Amino acid sequence: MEQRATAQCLSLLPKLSSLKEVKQIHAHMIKTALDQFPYEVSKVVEFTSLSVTPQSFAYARELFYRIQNPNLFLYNTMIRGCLINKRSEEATFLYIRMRGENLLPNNFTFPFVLRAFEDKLDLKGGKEVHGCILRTGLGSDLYVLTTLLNMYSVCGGSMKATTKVFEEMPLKDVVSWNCMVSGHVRHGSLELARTYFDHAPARSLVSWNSILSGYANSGRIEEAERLFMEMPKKDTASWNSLISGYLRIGDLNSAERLFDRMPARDVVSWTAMIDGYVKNGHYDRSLALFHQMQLAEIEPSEVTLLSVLTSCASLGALELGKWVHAYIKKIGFSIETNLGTALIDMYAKCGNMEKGLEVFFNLGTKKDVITWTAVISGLAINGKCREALEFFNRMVTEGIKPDRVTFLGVLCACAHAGFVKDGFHYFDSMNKDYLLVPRMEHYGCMVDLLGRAGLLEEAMEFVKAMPFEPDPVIWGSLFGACQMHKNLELGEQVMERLSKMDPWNKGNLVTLSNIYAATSRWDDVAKTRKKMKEKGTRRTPGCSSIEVNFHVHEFVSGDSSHLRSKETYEMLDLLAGRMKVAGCLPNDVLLLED
DNA sequence: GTAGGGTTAG
Repeated sequence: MEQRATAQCLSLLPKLSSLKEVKQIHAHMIKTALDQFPYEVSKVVEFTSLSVTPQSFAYARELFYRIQNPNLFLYNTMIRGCLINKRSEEATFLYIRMRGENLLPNNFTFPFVLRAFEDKLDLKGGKEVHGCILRTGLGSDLYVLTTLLNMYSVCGGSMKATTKVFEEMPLKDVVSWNCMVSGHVRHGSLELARTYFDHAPARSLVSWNSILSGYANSGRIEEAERLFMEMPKKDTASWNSLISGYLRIGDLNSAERLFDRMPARDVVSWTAMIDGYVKNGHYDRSLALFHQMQLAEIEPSEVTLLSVLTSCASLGALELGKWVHAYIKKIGFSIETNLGTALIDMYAKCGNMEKGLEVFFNLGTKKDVITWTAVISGLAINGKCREALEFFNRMVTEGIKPDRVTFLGVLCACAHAGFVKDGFHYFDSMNKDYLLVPRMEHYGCMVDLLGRAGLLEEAMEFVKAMPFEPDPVIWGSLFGACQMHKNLELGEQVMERLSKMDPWNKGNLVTLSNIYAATSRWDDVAKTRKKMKEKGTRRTPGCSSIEVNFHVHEFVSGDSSHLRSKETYEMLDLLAGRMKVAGCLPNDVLLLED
């Protein structure tokens, strides 16, 4: 009687699916000792682990780990629950545990565990599952094989294994064909993807979207447009793909037009636009759109917040950045590696390194190379170069391998602090200890390092000995050093190169004129100015911004457009006067130039 | 379909 009543209650659960109700029924089961019955327990686990709220998942886990010898069904539901709740680490752990307990996985287990290994980009794990599939004789299950295809196409370095599985499939459906299309798109072989797309006996919306995003993301916007027009059906993802295609090539107008015209916008559409503004340097517009998004009551995702934080970092919008930090806590996103790193970077670029370090230490073990690099670069740009190098050493001690960007931070720290010897030590260490071949940008740091230290001859020799043809940035570094150390002779040589390589750069003639001014060559200053006029070179006006009450105010030099510009200039005069009294003189070189 | 760290000068 009791048993039947409980079973009836349980059958209602998917419709109710409230954690409170599940708990009530479970309490009842405990009272009647029914939770000894694996079937009932498994139901509870199933319903709660299917639920996507973190609370009910936590409840399901608690139940699951109390069960002594979970059966196959329990493992399956729990693995699926882990996957839905984005705990692929735990899903694979459970799979390994169930294999250890000699439970044979079935066709229900494989797709989920394959997706878990796919999430972790764990090809080795995925291969083990493949072997197990063959041993269990499920090597012809269409659903299992399709997930296997996807795992290989995501985790594999090439499409070799994927193609092999595909070709050996006794039966192929739309999804398997699409795996081949999206796999080749992922590996950047658009032509192959197109071949599979064209040869597929049937195409789903997903296939259309895969190939569309392939064209959009590789800048082949005309082909993407054509596909978009040809599509028999479109969903929000199709619109989003084309929008991000426009954003990628910097065509903001077309992206905006599409964004305004699309029938339904979701979080991804908003996020793509916001991030598109960020990537194209329109930070102010990205924040304005974020504001609009909130007025439209669209909940931002973690990805949205990552973009917004990047925007805050670039603008130095500390207050808004702090607001985002508080907002993350409020809506209950846990601060893991990505958000943590973005927060650290934001605090560092806004000049509040203490806060950045606080976030860093709160991350515990959830730190990766990118997180460490954000801290190292952050310390370097905040003038804490010793600390930056100390963090680098700690990172290595903790077994995290630095990558090429980490070394940019390290070399930047050395350059800013004048640590010439350390700079060369780390530069050599790249190849010797980490098999990283220094790129142009690393050489750029070294030229900057030598140049700032006043070792201009050495810097020039270093440039000549480089394995690449120096780019304008390299010469620009050297040129800046010539200005800093008032070296006219080398400066003129560098200018000659720069005028050939980068004739339209507005800054170079300005720097040249500064060098002349610094060495009292007034005739040449005048000549350079004349040349600037002839070429139509105008200095890009210096621009700064300040954030008050979440509004970013931008100022251009000589600007009087702001409502409170008069007060601002009065305050500036006052501050300049005080600085003079305090013995701070403005940089004479810059004064002469304007 | 959107995604965190980056070399010069200004």
